[in-house]
Amino acid sequence: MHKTLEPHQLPERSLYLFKLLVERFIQDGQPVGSRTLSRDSDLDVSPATIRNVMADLEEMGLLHSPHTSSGRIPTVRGYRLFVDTLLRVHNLNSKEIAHIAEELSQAGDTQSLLQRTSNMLSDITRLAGIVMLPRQQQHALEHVEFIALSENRVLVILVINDSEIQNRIIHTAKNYTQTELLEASNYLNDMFIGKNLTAIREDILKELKKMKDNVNRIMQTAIEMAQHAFVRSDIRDDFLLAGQTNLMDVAELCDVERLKKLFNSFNQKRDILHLLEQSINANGVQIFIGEEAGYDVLNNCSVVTSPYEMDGQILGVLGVIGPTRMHYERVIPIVDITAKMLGSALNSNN
Amino acid sequence: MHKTLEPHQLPERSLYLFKLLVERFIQDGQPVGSRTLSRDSDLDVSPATIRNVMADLEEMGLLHSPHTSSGRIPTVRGYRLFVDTLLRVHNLNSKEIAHIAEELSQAGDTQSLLQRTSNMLSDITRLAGIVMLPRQQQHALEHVEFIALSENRVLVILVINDSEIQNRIIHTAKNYTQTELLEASNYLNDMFIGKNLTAIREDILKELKKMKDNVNRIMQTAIEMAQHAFVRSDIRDDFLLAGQTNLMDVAELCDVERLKKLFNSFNQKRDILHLLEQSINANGVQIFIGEEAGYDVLNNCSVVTSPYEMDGQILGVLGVIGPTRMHYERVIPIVDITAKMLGSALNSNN
DNA sequence: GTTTTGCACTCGGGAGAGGAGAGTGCTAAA
DNA sequence: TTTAGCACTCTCCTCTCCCGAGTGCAAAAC
Repeated sequence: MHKTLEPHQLPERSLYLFKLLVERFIQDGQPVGSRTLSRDSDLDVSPATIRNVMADLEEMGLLHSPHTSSGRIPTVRGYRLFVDTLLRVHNLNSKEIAHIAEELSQAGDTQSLLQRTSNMLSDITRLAGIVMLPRQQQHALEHVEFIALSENRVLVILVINDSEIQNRIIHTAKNYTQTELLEASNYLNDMFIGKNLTAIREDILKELKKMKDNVNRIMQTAIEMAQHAFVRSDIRDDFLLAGQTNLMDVAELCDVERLKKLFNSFNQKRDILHLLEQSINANGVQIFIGEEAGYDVLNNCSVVTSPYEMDGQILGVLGVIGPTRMHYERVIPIVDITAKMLGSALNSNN
Repeated sequence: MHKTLEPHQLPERSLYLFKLLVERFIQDGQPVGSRTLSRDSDLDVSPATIRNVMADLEEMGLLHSPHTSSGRIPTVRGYRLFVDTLLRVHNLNSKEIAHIAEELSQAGDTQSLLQRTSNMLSDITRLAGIVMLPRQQQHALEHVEFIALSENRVLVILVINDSEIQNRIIHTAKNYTQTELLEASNYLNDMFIGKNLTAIREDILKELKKMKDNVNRIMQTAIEMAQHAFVRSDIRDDFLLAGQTNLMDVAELCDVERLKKLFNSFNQKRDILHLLEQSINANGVQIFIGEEAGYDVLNNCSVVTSPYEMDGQILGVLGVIGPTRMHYERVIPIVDITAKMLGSALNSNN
């Protein structure tokens, strides 16, 4: 009989060797054997001893050998232990921080700032960078403007939340004059600034019922406009991805079938969005390792994410996608800092 | 001594066999041997005869064998001959046309129409679809609107060419009230509708010089606005690409290194844009085969393009990227029709 | 009890041999 | 001009063999 050891009960030496092994494997991607590890460690122990330790670690599900006679590689559970308790995160040096700041300061509008962030993440990590676009739970109307185009079409410009602008073209039943539209927009601007778009629409429709046909021209216009313009804007569930091609260098993923599946799921966006959303309420950096994420396409991949916020309110999530065998100690602080700096860039941009 | 034959001097039988060979190769991607060809052809000739013909064709640079004892495959020059003079293009059947029409009719705004077009192209060809965004040589002002945001920032909305909307935020020297801005926009709308943006800016600045400090408040505001708002808008040199992952199935390209280069050049956009621009003034469908295009990354790739136009004016280029070994007889009419239908969709959208 | 040594065993990967198959070019005959 | 015959070439697949790296286990050493 034998008792099952839990990781935290492991003797220090085993943990040390485990850490060494993971680091070594992350370094060069080859299964690590007892001989190698014995040379690498400061411990003065023979390969055989290390083999015993490794056998224990394997039994606990932290290691695994691809085949009988090869070294060990970390399992997902192993990576988890490594990341959670053994990893010592480097702080970025000032040059790197300056570089990130530099990149983010070149911002134009919000959209291009986010794009830039994504590019930057992929550049400095040599992995794929991802930035989820802010999901606006509430669209507080700041300003609305209508412009008559030709043939019953009206251009609606919505300024919401002080910085975001949305254009949409709506097709109306009758052909409004610019003056009518101006009156309507004045009315709406006067009455509803600061309110939520969908709330406004409901209010207006309620009003309509109450007043029946007893409405003046301005109201009539306003009502039709609101009906069309303030529909629940398709929540722009989207993200910006950069550096996908970096993943093509990664040995673990470099067969075409796998890559294709991965890229397809990037295009479909659904799964990735789900994943990102899981970490929107996380406190700081979160790491999904391989199958943990629950999406087959992400086997052998890790995703390091962090929410970013503005004015203390979480706007979205950004991060990096790479192989499980990635340099966490570098990637984690990069994602962390980037999220923070993006937040302040958004603040100053606003 | 031997005389060099030019393709058009080739005996009919040789051309027939050549065509057959290319079709066969496009079909299944294997080098085609004399035996196969002899079976395929209605001609009652032996493989040996065909070998002689093939030898001629090879000498002319139309064919090439990967190694001594394999069948022949077409060279770039061979494809060129095939495409230019031998290919008989299928007409699309009504069902396919209906499908394309259906796709394009689901349009929202222009941007999403173009995106949809790109997706559709990639879907029905199983290759990569590409749509170059309209390059607006002239921006005729249709309407301008200013909205005061906080802290010296003004949101400018430009409607140009009747359908395109541009937003930009400008930072102004002083803090304008909404009334001032309204006056200025009224003034600009009254005076300059239909004129080119840069022309307007120049006019305004000329005016400024003439009048010196003898200007009223409205003009002053208008001048500052115009100065900032009508700067030459960054020509959006860009394209929409879809279905890149389709290329990962293509045997010819399916080593990771090649694919990576290709995808990178998609991201860089420069080369691809150059290529597309070459065909912006072409009359109808144009085909670039392999090295012809002059870009290494496009070796083994063909690009089939067609300009699309609105109101008789060429707006951009769309097309398909795939392996040289593609079903031209299908792809060409698809690209052709799509360009035309996109044109009319843009018309009706406007 | 822990560590080491020694040893048999396993597995992947590379090198080499061999053979099948497809296709060629050339020559000579039809 | 076309065909048949034939020797030749080259790829690709399979089979085998062997090396090296690494393992697990048992017995010896510390």
